[in-house]
Amino acid sequence: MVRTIERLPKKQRHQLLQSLIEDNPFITDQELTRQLKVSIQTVRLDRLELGIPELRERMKLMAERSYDPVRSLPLHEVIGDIVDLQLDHSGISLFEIKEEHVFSRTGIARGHHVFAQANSLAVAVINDEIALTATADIRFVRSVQLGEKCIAKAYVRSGSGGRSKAKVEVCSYVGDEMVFQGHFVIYRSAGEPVIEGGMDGADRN
Amino acid sequence: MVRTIERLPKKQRHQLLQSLIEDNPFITDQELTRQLKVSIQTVRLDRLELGIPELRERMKLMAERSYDPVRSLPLHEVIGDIVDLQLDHSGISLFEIKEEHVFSRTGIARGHHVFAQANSLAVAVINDEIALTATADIRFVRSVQLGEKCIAKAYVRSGSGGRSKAKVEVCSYVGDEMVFQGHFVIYRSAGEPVIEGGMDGADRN
DNA sequence: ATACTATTAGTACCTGGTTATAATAGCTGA
DNA sequence: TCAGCTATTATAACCAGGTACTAATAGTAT
Repeated sequence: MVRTIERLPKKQRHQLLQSLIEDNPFITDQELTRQLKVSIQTVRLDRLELGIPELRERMKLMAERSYDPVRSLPLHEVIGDIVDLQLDHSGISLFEIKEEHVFSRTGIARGHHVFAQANSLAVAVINDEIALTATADIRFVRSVQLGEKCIAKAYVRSGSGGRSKAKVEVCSYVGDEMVFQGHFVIYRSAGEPVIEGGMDGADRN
Repeated sequence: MVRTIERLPKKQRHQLLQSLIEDNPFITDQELTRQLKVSIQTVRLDRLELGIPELRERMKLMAERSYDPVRSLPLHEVIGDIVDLQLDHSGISLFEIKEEHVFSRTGIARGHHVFAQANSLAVAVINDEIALTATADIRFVRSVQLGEKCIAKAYVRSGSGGRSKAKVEVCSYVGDEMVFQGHFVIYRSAGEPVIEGGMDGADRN
C-alpha cells in the first residue's frame, strides 16, 4: 500500500466528498473530480455508495422542499385544523409545531405561530361575514416545542348577539398543560350572521 | 380568423401558460404541450417571449433561493424585511401585504400577519441568544389592505440591561397612519448578550 | 498464481432542454 | 390577386450532467 500520498484513502475521500457536497450542493461531478483528484467515475461510484443523488436531483429536492405550498406560506388563511366549531359559542383547533415554526437554534415555536392559531380560531368562531381582530391581550405561559401538538379552545364570552364587538377567550394546550392564553376583542360587521351551519369552518375565509 | 375553437388566441395562451407554470413550476414543456394543445415549439417560443426559463433553471433558482445561507433562515423565520436594527434599542421592518395574507373576501389583512411582523421585530431587536415573547398587549388600530406596505418600528422601553425581561413597544404604519400598536414583554436568556456589533442582524436567527 | 478491491476508461443512452433553419397556414394591406 | 406578415409546426444538431454497463488495469492479500 504505497498509496501515492496525493490521494486520500477511500474512507477519507468519502467524508471529504460528503462535506464538499454538503456545503455546496450545486457542485458538479466535474468539479468534484478536480477537488478530489480522482476520475469522474470514481466520484460517481462514491456518490452511488454514499447514496448521494446527482446534481439535478439535489436541486430538485431543495426546490421542492422550499416550494411545498404549505411550508412556503406558513401563515396562510386559517392556521390550524378546526375540529369543532359552534358559531358564536366555542371552537377547537389543532396545530402541530413543525420545523418551519420554530427557532432553528432552540426548537421553540415562534410566538406568532401560536398566536396565529388562536387568532384564526377567535375569528372563525364569530358567526359573521366580516370579523376582524380589534385588540388582544395575550400571554405565552410556557414555550412550545417542535413536534408538540397545540390544542386551542375558544369561548365567546360576550357579544354573541348583534353587537359590533365580541369578546373571545382562547386557551391553547399541549396535553393538559396550558401554553397560551389570550383575550381577543373581535369586530364584527353588523350582526348579520351568515347562516352556514356548524361546518368545520374550512371554507370560512 | 376562423381559428379552430380548440385553441386559444396567443394572448390567452400566454396567460394560461404563465399561470400553469406559476402553480406548478415543476412542469415540463412536454406537459405544457398536452395542456395547451400546441406543439412543443410553440410552448418554447412562448416561454422565450415571456422570459420564463426552462424547467431546470426554474428549479435551480428555487433551490438557490432556499439555500442562500444568509437569506434562508431570516426568510422563513422572520416575518418582514428588517431594514434597520440597533440591538437593545430599536428596529424597523417592512412587510408587504400580499394575496396570501388577506381575507379573500375583503382584501383585509389577517391580524396574525400584522402581529407576526411586530412580534418578529420585537424578538429580533433583543440582543440575546434566546428571546421569547412572554406577553403582548396589542391593538389593531385600523385594518390593513391588500397591497399596502406595513412599516413596523420597535423601541426597547426597558430591560435593555441584563435583566431577564425586556419591554418592547412596536407600532406599525401604512404611510403616516398607525395601523397597529403593541406592547411586548420579551424573555431573554440570561443577560448574556452575544456581541455581534451593530450589524443588520441578518445572521441572528 | 488466484482472487479481490479500487480505480479508470469508454460507450451507449437519457432528459429536457437551446439554437438555427425551414416549411406551412392564414390573414392583411395595396 | 399577390406579396408580406405573423403564428405555428417541423427537423436536426447540439448541450449539460448525468445513468448504466462493460472492460481494462494496478495493487494487494491469500
